[in-house]
Amino acid sequence: MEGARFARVTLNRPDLRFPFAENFASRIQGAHLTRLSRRAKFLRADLSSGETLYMHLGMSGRFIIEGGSTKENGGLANFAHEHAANPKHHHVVFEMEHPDTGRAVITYNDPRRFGFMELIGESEPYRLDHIGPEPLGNAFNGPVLRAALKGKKSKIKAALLDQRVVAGLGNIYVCEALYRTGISPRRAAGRLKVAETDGLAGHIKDVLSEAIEAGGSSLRDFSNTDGKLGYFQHSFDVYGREGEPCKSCDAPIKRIVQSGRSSFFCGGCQR
DNA sequence: CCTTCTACCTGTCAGC
DNA sequence: TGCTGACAGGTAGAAG
Repeated sequence: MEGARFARVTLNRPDLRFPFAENFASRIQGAHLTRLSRRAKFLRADLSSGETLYMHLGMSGRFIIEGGSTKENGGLANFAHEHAANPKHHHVVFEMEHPDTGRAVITYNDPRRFGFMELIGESEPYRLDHIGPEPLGNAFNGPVLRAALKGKKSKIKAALLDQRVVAGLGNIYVCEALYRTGISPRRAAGRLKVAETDGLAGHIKDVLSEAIEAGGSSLRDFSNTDGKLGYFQHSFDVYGREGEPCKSCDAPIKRIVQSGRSSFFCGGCQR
């Protein structure tokens, strides 16, 4: 999409998780996408109009890409989708025009509509302004995590889901990282030892890296842009494994509810 | 400010 | 077989 022009933007409904901004389509139409990047779980598209388009996939959002073929990408125009998207959930259509790769149609499909798109002006504040460091970057490590958790009375499970502590961690990967570090999700966040915050930071990086390498985690109807399913879900040690024996100590994996979310953990290994 | 709780939505699946 | 209800997730905003 970088370098391409939004030839046409079509909205098939007035809202996703939130209502679309006023004149959403016409404000994007005609602009060029100058840079596409990511922060936390948000996709960020800088537009030549000066505005920034933020896109979040929520739970079940996906982009379907048609066209945009080049010799370099082997003419990847249309994929054999492993998991076809139901057209009734095609909510936004971007018709793109690129000087090198030609026309492409990017369709946003989202059955549960937990995703959203927002248009933000150049110097307008945005909700990402105060979130924590990217977990895979150099700005995130044991000491940084320790400082962010200092004095926190909330449980470590809730703290790691708090995007101000570290960006982009969700329920699954928090469960897995805590298991690998041997820390109970019920521990007070501010009371972890230095070795524990160091270990936790490292395991967070490991879990995320491995999950990305595996193409992500697919639960039920989830898939990525080329319709392929990720397969990291087969590597979960604790998530979704209530009652199964811990692979390390054989104790049954437990499930409790914290902040309205399931926490899976081993009562034997995680203290 | 900090922390906790609930709403939002629909496909899937367990249980009747 | 067909139906009902619980459940899953990320984020915002209300409530405490």
